[in-house]
Amino acid sequence: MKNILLLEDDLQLNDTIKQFLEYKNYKIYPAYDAYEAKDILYEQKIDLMLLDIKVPYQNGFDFLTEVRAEKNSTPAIFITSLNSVDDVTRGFDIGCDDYIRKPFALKELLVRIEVIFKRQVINLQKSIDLNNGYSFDFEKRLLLYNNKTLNIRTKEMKLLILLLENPNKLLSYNDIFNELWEYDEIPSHGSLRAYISTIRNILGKDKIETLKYVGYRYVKQ
Amino acid sequence: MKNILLLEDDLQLNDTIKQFLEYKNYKIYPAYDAYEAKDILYEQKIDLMLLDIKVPYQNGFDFLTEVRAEKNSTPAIFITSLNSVDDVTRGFDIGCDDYIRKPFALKELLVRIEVIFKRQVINLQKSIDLNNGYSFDFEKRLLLYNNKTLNIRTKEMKLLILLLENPNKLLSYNDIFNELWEYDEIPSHGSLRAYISTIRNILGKDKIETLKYVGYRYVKQ
DNA sequence: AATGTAAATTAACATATGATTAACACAGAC
DNA sequence: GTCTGTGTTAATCATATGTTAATTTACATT
Repeated sequence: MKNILLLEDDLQLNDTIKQFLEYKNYKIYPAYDAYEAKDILYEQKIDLMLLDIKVPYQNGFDFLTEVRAEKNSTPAIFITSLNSVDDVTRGFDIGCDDYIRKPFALKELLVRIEVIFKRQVINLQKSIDLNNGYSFDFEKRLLLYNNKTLNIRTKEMKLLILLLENPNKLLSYNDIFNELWEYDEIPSHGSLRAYISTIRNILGKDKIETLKYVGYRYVKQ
Repeated sequence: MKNILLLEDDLQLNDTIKQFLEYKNYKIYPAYDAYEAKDILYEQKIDLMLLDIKVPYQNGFDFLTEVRAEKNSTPAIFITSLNSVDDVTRGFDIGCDDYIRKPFALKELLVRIEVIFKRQVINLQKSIDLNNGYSFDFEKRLLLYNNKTLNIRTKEMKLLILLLENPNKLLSYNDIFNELWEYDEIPSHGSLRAYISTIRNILGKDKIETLKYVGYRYVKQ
């Protein structure tokens, strides 16, 4: 569950947004002035800030400026009735991630929040843990051993991916041939045996089951 | 210089945006219908798409849907007079990066474009230290040796930047070809090998890892 | 058009790599 | 026991890649 700091001094609007987003399964920390907001930011693990600009003690621009100066890069959205282009510019210059003008539809706010969270997910690397210190990063095509990259050959890589993507599924020799060898290449059963041997050394012997005459199966759990 | 595809069938508006952004040092490829846009997208290295929705042959939503289906993740901004919240939602669902309502201020468009480009620059540092007295200034695109600028050829420069901007990431031959050679040039594998050789002499031999049959990887740390 | 120049490419050769094969081991079926 | 399918490892060898120099190309200058 994501934690959202909501800085908005209008009690009514603050509550409306809070209820709506809580209904959408976010945890909302409401603040009604800049000091409160700063306290919350220090005390809670905040994933996103929704910031009004005209709030007591310190305006939202200065607030975010300070936060960013402290190397805090938590995503921020300004929600404000200041809607001159210069205000928008200033907002983005300070380092906000989006700028929404009042009045706005709650659903649009939700959409823009979700976009920001989705964006972050994309930047996270997708890698899966294998046993004994090995892990495999699909995106980078890297095999890691205790966080050190390991070289792995193309066909072995393809076979490893094929196996990992089909856990507990029987892969016939033909399935594997079609995946590893191009249409104009001649598949080699001997090579396959050699590759399986190599990969068993990575995944562990018992992780790949042999089905005589038929193929192999990657056994998960 | 960033290349921007502009899909907008209103001739007047298309030209206004084009002139404004060209003044701001972007290269604009104008399209007046979905087919033109698709042609440009295939032929040019596009860094950002500005998409109107109501355009001839195919609407902007369907256009982006198709582009995304082809695993093209070039950032996109919808610029449109469709401004119901559902339209905004649909836009973000398809995978746009921002959604601007008409009428809009050109400066705000610029700000939102710049935010997207800034977001992409993972490497915020302006210059990085390489080993043995070399350093590279991203902003000025200069290679320095003991603080003296060094001459480096354009394609080698592009390759160096590509590598430095994608640390530990596998860059396929095709990735590199697309970056170094224009659409109407024929990439040369031999040249690439020569460039890699040159850059290895700068970065150090072991900084660029070869993945046979696949591509190269700049190894950081 | 002739010349100069820098960059890009090609060429030629050296080196390294990885797909395959070969050789042998082992296990189970008969 | 033999036969057959598979496992394992090392050796082979074609080919991908590395390197440097030579050549071509592109383009500015005279």
